[in-house]
Amino acid sequence: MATAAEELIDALRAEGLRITAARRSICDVLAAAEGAHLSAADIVERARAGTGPRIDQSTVYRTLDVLEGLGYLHHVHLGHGPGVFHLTRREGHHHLYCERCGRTCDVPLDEITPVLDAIAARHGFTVRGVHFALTGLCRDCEPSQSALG
Amino acid sequence: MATAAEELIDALRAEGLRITAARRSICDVLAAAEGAHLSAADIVERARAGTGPRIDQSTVYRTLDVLEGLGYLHHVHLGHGPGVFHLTRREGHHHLYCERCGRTCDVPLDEITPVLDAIAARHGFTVRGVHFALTGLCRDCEPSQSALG
DNA sequence: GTCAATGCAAACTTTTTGCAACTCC
DNA sequence: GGAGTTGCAAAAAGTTTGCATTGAC
Repeated sequence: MATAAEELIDALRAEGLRITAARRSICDVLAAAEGAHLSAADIVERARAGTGPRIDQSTVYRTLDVLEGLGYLHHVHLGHGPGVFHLTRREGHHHLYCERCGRTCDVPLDEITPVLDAIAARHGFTVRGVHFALTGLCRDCEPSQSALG
Repeated sequence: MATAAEELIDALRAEGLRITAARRSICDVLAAAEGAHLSAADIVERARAGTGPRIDQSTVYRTLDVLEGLGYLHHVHLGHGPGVFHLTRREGHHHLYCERCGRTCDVPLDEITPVLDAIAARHGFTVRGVHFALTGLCRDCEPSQSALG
Protein backbone atom coordinates (compact mmCIF):
# COMPACT_ATOMS: atom_id res chain seq x y z
CA MET A 1 0.00 0.00 0.00
CA ALA A 2 1.02 3.60 -0.49
CA THR A 3 1.56 4.22 3.16
CA ALA A 4 0.74 7.34 5.06
CA ALA A 5 4.46 7.69 5.62
CA GLU A 6 5.05 7.85 1.88
CA GLU A 7 2.41 10.49 1.57
CA LEU A 8 4.24 12.61 4.10
CA ILE A 9 7.56 12.08 2.38
CA ASP A 10 6.03 13.00 -0.96
CA ALA A 11 4.62 16.14 0.58
CA LEU A 12 8.04 17.14 1.82
CA ARG A 13 9.56 16.40 -1.57
CA ALA A 14 6.86 18.40 -3.30
CA GLU A 15 7.87 21.37 -1.19
CA GLY A 16 11.43 21.03 -2.38
CA LEU A 17 12.55 19.89 1.06
CA ARG A 18 15.15 17.22 1.47
CA ILE A 19 14.39 13.65 2.32
CA THR A 20 16.69 12.55 5.09
CA ALA A 21 16.89 9.43 7.19
CA ALA A 22 15.64 11.37 10.20
CA ARG A 23 12.63 12.66 8.34
CA ARG A 24 11.82 9.24 6.95
CA SER A 25 11.98 7.81 10.41
CA ILE A 26 9.78 10.49 11.92
CA CYS A 27 7.22 10.10 9.16
CA ASP A 28 7.24 6.35 9.71
CA VAL A 29 6.59 6.83 13.40
CA LEU A 30 3.73 9.22 12.78
CA ALA A 31 2.18 6.96 10.19
CA ALA A 32 2.53 3.89 12.37
CA ALA A 33 0.88 5.66 15.28
CA GLU A 34 -2.32 5.97 13.28
CA GLY A 35 -4.80 7.53 15.66
CA ALA A 36 -2.61 7.65 18.74
CA HIS A 37 -1.48 10.82 20.39
CA LEU A 38 2.28 10.88 20.68
CA SER A 39 4.34 13.37 22.61
CA ALA A 40 7.53 14.70 21.10
CA ALA A 41 9.43 12.48 23.50
CA ASP A 42 7.48 9.44 22.32
CA ILE A 43 8.34 10.28 18.75
CA VAL A 44 12.01 10.74 19.56
CA GLU A 45 12.09 7.40 21.32
CA ARG A 46 10.38 5.53 18.49
CA ALA A 47 12.39 7.23 15.80
CA ARG A 48 15.57 6.23 17.59
CA ALA A 49 14.35 2.67 17.88
CA GLY A 50 13.76 2.68 14.16
CA THR A 51 16.70 4.47 12.65
CA GLY A 52 19.28 4.76 15.36
CA PRO A 53 20.05 6.62 18.53
CA ARG A 54 21.49 9.68 16.86
CA ILE A 55 18.20 11.33 16.07
CA ASP A 56 17.91 14.38 18.24
CA GLN A 57 14.82 15.90 19.77
CA SER A 58 15.59 19.18 18.07
CA THR A 59 15.41 17.44 14.72
CA VAL A 60 12.12 15.88 15.71
CA TYR A 61 10.68 19.21 16.79
CA ARG A 62 11.85 20.84 13.60
CA THR A 63 10.37 18.13 11.43
CA LEU A 64 7.10 18.18 13.33
CA ASP A 65 7.05 21.91 12.83
CA VAL A 66 7.47 21.52 9.09
CA LEU A 67 4.75 18.90 8.83
CA GLU A 68 2.42 20.98 10.95
CA GLY A 69 3.11 23.96 8.75
CA LEU A 70 2.17 21.90 5.71
CA GLY A 71 -1.08 20.92 7.38
CA TYR A 72 -0.31 17.23 7.72
CA LEU A 73 0.03 17.29 11.46
CA HIS A 74 -1.65 18.83 14.46
CA HIS A 75 -0.50 19.16 17.97
CA VAL A 76 -2.92 19.34 20.82
CA HIS A 77 -2.73 19.95 24.53
CA LEU A 78 -4.77 17.39 26.37
CA GLY A 79 -3.87 18.51 29.84
CA HIS A 80 -0.78 19.69 31.60
CA GLY A 81 2.36 18.11 30.35
CA PRO A 82 3.69 17.80 26.84
CA GLY A 83 1.66 18.51 23.76
CA VAL A 84 0.72 15.51 21.66
CA PHE A 85 0.90 15.11 17.91
CA HIS A 86 -1.22 13.27 15.41
CA LEU A 87 -1.64 13.28 11.68
CA THR A 88 -4.57 15.26 10.38
CA ARG A 89 -6.26 12.38 8.69
CA ARG A 90 -9.64 13.17 7.31
CA GLU A 91 -11.37 16.04 8.96
CA GLY A 92 -9.62 16.24 12.25
CA HIS A 93 -11.36 15.99 15.55
CA HIS A 94 -11.77 17.55 18.91
CA HIS A 95 -10.58 15.83 22.07
CA LEU A 96 -12.25 14.90 25.30
CA TYR A 97 -9.76 14.39 28.08
CA CYS A 98 -10.41 12.78 31.43
CA GLU A 99 -8.73 14.84 34.13
CA ARG A 100 -8.46 11.90 36.42
CA CYS A 101 -7.33 8.90 34.40
CA GLY A 102 -6.04 10.63 31.29
CA ARG A 103 -8.27 8.72 28.92
CA THR A 104 -8.99 10.57 25.71
CA CYS A 105 -11.80 10.35 23.23
CA ASP A 106 -11.93 11.83 19.76
CA VAL A 107 -15.00 13.78 18.77
CA PRO A 108 -15.57 14.28 15.05
CA LEU A 109 -15.43 17.93 14.12
CA ASP A 110 -18.80 17.94 12.39
CA GLU A 111 -20.35 16.87 15.63
CA ILE A 112 -19.03 19.74 17.63
CA THR A 113 -17.98 22.56 15.34
CA PRO A 114 -21.45 23.83 14.37
CA VAL A 115 -22.44 24.02 18.00
CA LEU A 116 -19.31 25.79 19.14
CA ASP A 117 -19.39 28.11 16.18
CA ALA A 118 -22.92 29.17 16.99
CA ILE A 119 -21.91 30.10 20.49
CA ALA A 120 -18.70 31.76 19.44
CA ALA A 121 -20.45 33.73 16.73
CA ARG A 122 -22.60 35.43 19.34
CA HIS A 123 -19.41 36.80 20.80
CA GLY A 124 -17.84 37.74 17.51
CA PHE A 125 -15.55 34.74 17.30
CA THR A 126 -14.97 31.89 14.90
CA VAL A 127 -13.91 28.69 16.59
CA ARG A 128 -11.25 27.24 14.40
CA GLY A 129 -8.89 25.36 16.58
CA VAL A 130 -9.01 21.99 18.13
CA HIS A 131 -5.89 22.99 19.87
CA PHE A 132 -6.98 22.33 23.41
CA ALA A 133 -8.91 19.40 24.70
CA LEU A 134 -12.23 19.67 26.43
CA THR A 135 -11.48 18.54 29.94
CA GLY A 136 -13.77 16.60 32.18
CA LEU A 137 -14.33 13.14 33.51
CA CYS A 138 -14.94 9.89 31.72
CA ARG A 139 -17.68 7.49 32.69
CA ASP A 140 -15.43 5.45 34.95
CA CYS A 141 -14.09 8.46 36.83
CA GLU A 142 -17.38 10.31 37.25
CA PRO A 143 -17.96 10.44 41.03
CA SER A 144 -21.77 10.35 40.82
CA GLN A 145 -21.36 6.92 39.28
CA SER A 146 -20.47 5.27 42.55
CA ALA A 147 -21.99 7.90 44.84
CA LEU A 148 -25.41 7.18 43.45
CA GLY A 149 -24.96 3.43 43.26
CA MET B 1 -17.18 47.49 51.18
CA ALA B 2 -15.93 44.12 52.25
CA THR B 3 -13.51 43.72 49.38
CA ALA B 4 -12.88 40.60 47.41
CA ALA B 5 -9.39 40.64 48.89
CA GLU B 6 -10.81 40.45 52.40
CA GLU B 7 -12.98 37.58 51.36
CA LEU B 8 -9.92 35.67 50.22
CA ILE B 9 -8.03 36.47 53.40
CA ASP B 10 -10.98 35.35 55.48
CA ALA B 11 -11.11 32.13 53.52
CA LEU B 12 -7.45 31.46 54.27
CA ARG B 13 -7.99 32.27 57.93
CA ALA B 14 -11.02 30.01 58.07
CA GLU B 15 -8.79 27.18 56.88
CA GLY B 16 -6.41 27.80 59.73
CA LEU B 17 -3.80 29.10 57.32
CA ARG B 18 -1.61 32.03 58.25
CA ILE B 19 -2.12 35.52 57.00
CA THR B 20 1.18 36.90 55.84
CA ALA B 21 2.18 40.08 54.05
CA ALA B 22 2.86 38.10 50.90
CA ARG B 23 -0.56 36.48 50.94
CA ARG B 24 -2.28 39.78 51.60
CA SER B 25 -0.48 41.30 48.68
CA ILE B 26 -1.33 38.46 46.33
CA CYS B 27 -4.97 38.55 47.35
CA ASP B 28 -5.02 42.30 46.78
CA VAL B 29 -3.61 41.85 43.30
CA LEU B 30 -6.14 39.19 42.41
CA ALA B 31 -9.02 41.23 43.78
CA ALA B 32 -7.86 44.38 42.00
CA ALA B 33 -7.60 42.52 38.72
CA GLU B 34 -11.33 41.88 38.74
CA GLY B 35 -12.06 40.12 35.48
CA ALA B 36 -8.58 40.30 34.00
CA HIS B 37 -6.46 37.25 33.26
CA LEU B 38 -3.12 37.56 34.97
CA SER B 39 -0.14 35.30 34.47
CA ALA B 40 1.90 34.27 37.48
CA ALA B 41 4.58 36.70 36.32
CA ASP B 42 2.01 39.51 36.24
CA ILE B 43 0.97 38.69 39.76
CA VAL B 44 4.55 38.59 40.98
CA GLU B 45 5.22 41.95 39.41
CA ARG B 46 2.14 43.59 40.89
CA ALA B 47 2.61 42.04 44.29
CA ARG B 48 6.15 43.36 44.36
CA ALA B 49 4.94 46.80 43.39
CA GLY B 50 2.50 46.66 46.27
CA THR B 51 4.40 45.10 49.11
CA GLY B 52 8.03 45.13 48.16
CA PRO B 53 10.49 43.41 45.89
CA ARG B 54 11.13 40.46 48.13
CA ILE B 55 8.06 38.50 47.18
CA ASP B 56 9.22 35.47 45.26
CA GLN B 57 7.52 33.69 42.41
CA SER B 58 7.60 30.47 44.36
CA THR B 59 5.53 32.11 47.07
CA VAL B 60 3.11 33.38 44.47
CA TYR B 61 2.75 29.96 42.89
CA ARG B 62 2.24 28.37 46.29
CA THR B 63 -0.39 30.89 47.30
CA LEU B 64 -2.19 30.58 43.98
CA ASP B 65 -2.15 26.86 44.49
CA VAL B 66 -3.78 27.20 47.90
CA LEU B 67 -6.46 29.56 46.62
CA GLU B 68 -7.13 27.31 43.67
CA GLY B 69 -7.45 24.37 46.01
CA LEU B 70 -10.01 26.25 48.06
CA GLY B 71 -11.97 26.98 44.91
CA TYR B 72 -11.49 30.73 44.91
CA LEU B 73 -9.25 30.77 41.89
CA HIS B 74 -8.97 29.15 38.50
CA HIS B 75 -6.13 28.99 36.12
CA VAL B 76 -6.68 28.64 32.42
CA HIS B 77 -4.53 28.12 29.38
CA LEU B 78 -5.52 30.51 26.66
CA GLY B 79 -2.84 29.56 24.20
CA HIS B 80 0.83 28.73 24.36
CA GLY B 81 2.69 30.53 27.04
CA PRO B 82 1.93 30.94 30.69
CA GLY B 83 -1.35 29.98 32.26
CA VAL B 84 -3.51 32.83 33.48
CA PHE B 85 -5.35 33.16 36.75
CA HIS B 86 -8.62 34.74 37.72
CA LEU B 87 -10.92 34.63 40.70
CA THR B 88 -13.89 32.35 40.33
CA ARG B 89 -16.50 35.00 40.82
CA ARG B 90 -20.02 33.82 40.31
CA GLU B 91 -20.35 30.87 38.02
CA GLY B 92 -17.13 30.88 36.17
CA HIS B 93 -16.92 31.04 32.43
CA HIS B 94 -15.37 29.53 29.39
CA HIS B 95 -12.86 31.42 27.28
CA LEU B 96 -12.67 32.24 23.63
CA TYR B 97 -9.15 33.04 22.53
CA CYS B 98 -8.11 34.66 19.28
CA GLU B 99 -5.09 32.83 17.92
CA ARG B 100 -3.95 35.82 15.98
CA CYS B 101 -4.31 38.87 18.21
CA GLY B 102 -4.69 37.21 21.59
CA ARG B 103 -7.99 38.87 22.40
CA THR B 104 -10.11 36.88 24.81
CA CYS B 105 -13.80 36.78 25.48
CA ASP B 106 -15.60 35.22 28.41
CA VAL B 107 -18.54 32.94 27.71
CA PRO B 108 -20.94 32.30 30.59
CA LEU B 109 -20.95 28.68 31.57
CA ASP B 110 -24.70 28.28 31.28
CA GLU B 111 -24.41 29.28 27.66
CA ILE B 112 -21.97 26.60 26.74
CA THR B 113 -21.99 23.83 29.32
CA PRO B 114 -25.32 22.20 28.35
CA VAL B 115 -24.22 22.02 24.75
CA LEU B 116 -20.81 20.58 25.48
CA ASP B 117 -22.22 18.19 28.00
CA ALA B 118 -24.69 16.83 25.51
CA ILE B 119 -21.90 16.08 23.07
CA ALA B 120 -19.58 14.69 25.70
CA ALA B 121 -22.31 12.49 27.15
CA ARG B 122 -22.60 10.70 23.82
CA HIS B 123 -19.00 9.66 24.27
CA GLY B 124 -19.32 8.79 27.92
CA PHE B 125 -17.75 11.95 29.22
CA THR B 126 -18.78 14.76 31.51
CA VAL B 127 -17.30 18.11 30.56
CA ARG B 128 -16.33 19.75 33.77
CA GLY B 129 -13.39 21.95 33.11
CA VAL B 130 -13.03 25.33 31.62
CA HIS B 131 -9.38 24.70 31.81
CA PHE B 132 -8.49 25.31 28.24
CA ALA B 133 -9.73 28.07 26.03
CA LEU B 134 -11.61 27.52 22.81
CA THR B 135 -9.25 28.78 20.17
CA GLY B 136 -10.22 30.54 16.99
CA LEU B 137 -10.30 33.96 15.46
CA CYS B 138 -12.06 37.09 16.57
CA ARG B 139 -14.09 39.26 14.25
CA ASP B 140 -11.19 41.54 13.41
CA CYS B 141 -8.81 38.72 12.59
CA GLU B 142 -11.20 36.57 10.59
CA PRO B 143 -9.74 36.44 7.06
CA SER B 144 -13.08 36.15 5.28
CA GLN B 145 -13.80 39.60 6.63
CA SER B 146 -11.50 41.29 4.15
CA ALA B 147 -11.38 38.51 1.58
CA LEU B 148 -15.09 38.86 0.96
CA GLY B 149 -15.11 42.64 1.13
C1' DG C 1 29.54 22.07 -4.73
C1' DT C 2 25.92 24.24 -2.27
C1' DC C 3 22.71 24.91 0.93
C1' DA C 4 19.29 22.63 3.71
C1' DA C 5 19.20 19.72 7.60
C1' DT C 6 21.38 17.41 11.39
C1' DG C 7 23.35 16.55 16.00
C1' DC C 8 24.98 18.47 19.92
C1' DA C 9 24.93 21.66 23.55
C1' DA C 10 23.09 25.24 25.64
C1' DA C 11 19.47 28.64 26.32
C1' DC C 12 14.83 29.53 27.28
C1' DT C 13 10.14 29.62 29.54
C1' DT C 14 7.12 28.19 32.92
C1' DT C 15 6.52 25.80 37.07
C1' DT C 16 8.14 23.03 41.03
C1' DT C 17 11.05 21.67 44.87
C1' DG C 18 14.61 21.60 48.81
C1' DC C 19 15.90 23.92 52.59
C1' DA C 20 17.45 27.15 56.11
C1' DA C 21 15.58 31.34 58.06
C1' DC C 22 11.71 33.67 59.53
C1' DT C 23 7.23 34.96 61.62
C1' DC C 24 2.46 34.39 62.45
C1' DC C 25 -0.54 32.56 65.88
C1' DG D 1 7.93 28.25 70.80
C1' DG D 2 6.63 25.58 67.07
C1' DA D 3 4.63 24.71 62.76
C1' DG D 4 3.33 26.95 58.65
C1' DT D 5 5.55 30.28 55.20
C1' DT D 6 8.96 32.62 53.01
C1' DG D 7 12.89 33.75 49.96
C1' DC D 8 16.51 32.05 47.58
C1' DA D 9 18.59 28.93 44.56
C1' DA D 10 18.45 25.24 41.89
C1' DA D 11 15.95 21.64 39.42
C1' DA D 12 12.50 19.99 36.36
C1' DA D 13 9.87 19.73 32.14
C1' DG D 14 9.06 21.06 27.56
C1' DT D 15 10.61 23.51 23.72
C1' DT D 16 13.68 26.43 21.00
C1' DT D 17 18.04 28.19 19.19
C1' DG D 18 23.11 28.73 17.66
C1' DC D 19 26.44 26.72 15.17
C1' DA D 20 29.85 23.77 13.03
C1' DT D 21 29.43 19.60 10.42
C1' DT D 22 27.13 16.58 7.34
C1' DG D 23 24.80 14.90 3.45
C1' DA D 24 20.88 15.40 -0.16
C1' DC D 25 20.28 16.95 -4.59
